[in-house]
Amino acid sequence: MTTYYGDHNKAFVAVDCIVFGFDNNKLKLLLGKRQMDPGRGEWSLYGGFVEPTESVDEAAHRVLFELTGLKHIYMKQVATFGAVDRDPGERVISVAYCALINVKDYDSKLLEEHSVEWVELGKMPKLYSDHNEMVRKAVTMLRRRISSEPLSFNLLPDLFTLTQLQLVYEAILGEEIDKRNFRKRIKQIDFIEKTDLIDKVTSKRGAALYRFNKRMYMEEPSFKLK
Amino acid sequence: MTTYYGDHNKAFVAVDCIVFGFDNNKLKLLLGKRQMDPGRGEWSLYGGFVEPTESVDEAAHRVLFELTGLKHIYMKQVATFGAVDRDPGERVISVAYCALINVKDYDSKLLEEHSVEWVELGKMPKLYSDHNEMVRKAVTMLRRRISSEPLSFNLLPDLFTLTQLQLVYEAILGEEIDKRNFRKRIKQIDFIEKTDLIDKVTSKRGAALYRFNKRMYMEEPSFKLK
DNA sequence: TTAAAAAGTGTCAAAAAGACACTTTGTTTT
DNA sequence: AAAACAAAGTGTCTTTTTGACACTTTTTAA
Repeated sequence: MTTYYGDHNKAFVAVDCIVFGFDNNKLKLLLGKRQMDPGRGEWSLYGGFVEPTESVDEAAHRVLFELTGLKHIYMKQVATFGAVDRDPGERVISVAYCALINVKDYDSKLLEEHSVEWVELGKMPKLYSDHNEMVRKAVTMLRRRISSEPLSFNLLPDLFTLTQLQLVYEAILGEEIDKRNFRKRIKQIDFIEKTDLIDKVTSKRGAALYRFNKRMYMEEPSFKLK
Repeated sequence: MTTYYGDHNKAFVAVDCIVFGFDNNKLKLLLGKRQMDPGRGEWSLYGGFVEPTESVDEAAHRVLFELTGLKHIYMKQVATFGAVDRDPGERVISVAYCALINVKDYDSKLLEEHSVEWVELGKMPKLYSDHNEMVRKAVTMLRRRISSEPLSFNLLPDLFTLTQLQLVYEAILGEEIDKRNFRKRIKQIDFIEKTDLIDKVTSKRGAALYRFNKRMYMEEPSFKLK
């Protein structure tokens, strides 16, 4: 047994996932009722503990996989929350992660299985412990990055219309964008490719479907919308 | 004894401080030789463990105070590092914090006392564990924020010349800035106030001293340089 | 007195952002 | 079959912002 740091105390380390989705033109997140004490029954983010065999990032991906069945999801550390009494039970330090998923990929059976549901960002209830603060920070981070990183595509299907893309931006930024100016800017971005396909679902007239060419982006990863 | 989370494992939680200073027109950081096993003698950031009575943020401030004797310092979480084997001794999860201090405030006796020294960012040695990565992330964060938050003033004395201010920006951004354009922008910012005082130390001719009016900034906290 | 060193100062051109409204196309309704 | 409807798609002009660019002033030290 190693005892390098034996004078000091250990803590539980957890991860909490702020899972964003875009549906019905609204930004939503996955929330559930907490299934364990303390705080059983309170609205809460979905989380889990970091186990000895995994890194903190891996724990976050594992927990997200448990919840969604999805791998290779965009996920980014938001911040670590470490108030002494943030957990009413024991000392738990929690690392919050923000994930962006395409709601259509999500198996709705899993919603019930984990008793979580999509809640509109604007209609969020009071959450367990400091989870509201976690969400607030995640949104701030999204807003800060959405115009300089290609995040928005994670919230959309592979093929999307420009109107959908614009609605994602409007939902995250919380403000309306001029359609012509928006499309003008998008056209300057090489790696947002127009396809020959037409979406006839969301509009009568039909709208051109676009695709994010990740390979092309990776070759020259610079993104400036605005 | 509470046992809410007894099935799970605890870890040591540490904080590591990336302390930036600006001196001799260079961005520097405080580095020392590690004084404990494992890794004794390796170059390292200054850190410490989170104790049961303090939040993680408080631990970071405490550790910074130990190191510098300074309170009320600008300090911001950078990220949490949690690879399984990042510490060769035991499982330690570390939260990295970035601090900006005015080198002149720093008591140089403390340098020896903690056997740390100011090292130019560009001349950083290989550091213990993942500390190089911590520094890299901190610099990225600084670069991202320096043009939209009033960070630069933390690295300068209360009274500073516009040339000093420009040099801070150049050091952080790693690029030269046109003097006339820079000064044109600064003049549009209300809360960077010109004083009647003249600095005769750094130039023969003398340069006007400016001051960051924090109160004025707080009333309307918006900052856009560029 | 002369040289040196840093402070201070303004204009013009190019690029980016922002305001703004009508036409097209296909579907649904009457 | 015609009319109403719903969403897609499209350009121009103005304002603002950015970026390039060089000389004069002031004081000290040689």
